[in-house]
Amino acid sequence: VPELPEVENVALALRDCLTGRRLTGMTVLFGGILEPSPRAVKRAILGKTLVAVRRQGKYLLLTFAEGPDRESGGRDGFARDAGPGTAHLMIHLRMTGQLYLDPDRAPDKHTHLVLDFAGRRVCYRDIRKFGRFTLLDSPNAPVHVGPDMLEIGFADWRDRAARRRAPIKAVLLDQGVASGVGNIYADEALFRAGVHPLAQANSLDDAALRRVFREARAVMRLAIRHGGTTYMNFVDFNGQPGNFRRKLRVYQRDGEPCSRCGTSIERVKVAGRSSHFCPACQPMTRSPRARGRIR
DNA sequence: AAGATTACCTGAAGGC
DNA sequence: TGCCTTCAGGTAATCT
Repeated sequence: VPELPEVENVALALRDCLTGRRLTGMTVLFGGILEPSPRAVKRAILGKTLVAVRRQGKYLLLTFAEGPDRESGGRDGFARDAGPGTAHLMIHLRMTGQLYLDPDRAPDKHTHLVLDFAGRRVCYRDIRKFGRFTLLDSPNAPVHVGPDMLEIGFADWRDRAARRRAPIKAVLLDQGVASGVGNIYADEALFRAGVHPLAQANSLDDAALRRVFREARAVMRLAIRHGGTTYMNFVDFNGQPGNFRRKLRVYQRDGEPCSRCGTSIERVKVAGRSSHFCPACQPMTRSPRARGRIR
């Protein structure tokens, strides 16, 4: 399941390998992923040069520009001034999307798109067809998508999150509050913060909120360094699985002993998602003794 | 009107 | 060449 760290690794590789290259070919095997239509996407980007790759939350934002290959707009990831013929493509991998370079094997029934960048071939494969490539008129994620979880500051995040009555897990998953956190890293962040997933956000004191914020960012930055988590079928830009799965402390570990205290990890449904937590390390309410220690 | 539920898809796993 | 149900969870649309 691609979340912020997995998408970040794809973005870094895309930027490294393909910026400055011209999109010379585009083969559509399943047009349902292309919005508003395969024809419109093709017309907008085919023959143009990839000049910028950005990421916001789980969204990839690609900018294409008219003309020959150029060095401009490259490594910093920001689009140069939009000229005539500039086009923006937003990619979301959703549940099972895979975007990878130079595949050895031939496209199979789940391969929906093949892009040729002046000799380099990129495939999009997506078993469940939830992913989307969407043409935009500006290099920005939709307005209802909040700031990236690694970009926002604590004060801003608290302003957006602290008044919510919903469970803190639901607030972490709400991409409008801050974007990038999915089910795996939400569970891992709450374990590391010692906060119960069902605790209402507006019931948490400042210290607990700060721990949730800090641990969410820390666990995702760590995952980026380990190439992301492959749980179902994520692959990086070179088609390789991520290494972070063995570092997961609670996700999909219900019934196993907690790595910190030995208590059996439990599983509950929160906001429609499976949520895994240690009932001892993540109490609903902090004990008076522990509260005293925090102060 | 924020929070909850369902639709979109396919494959894996488990019961019988 | 088994059939059926349930589950996985990101986002948009639809509910209450």
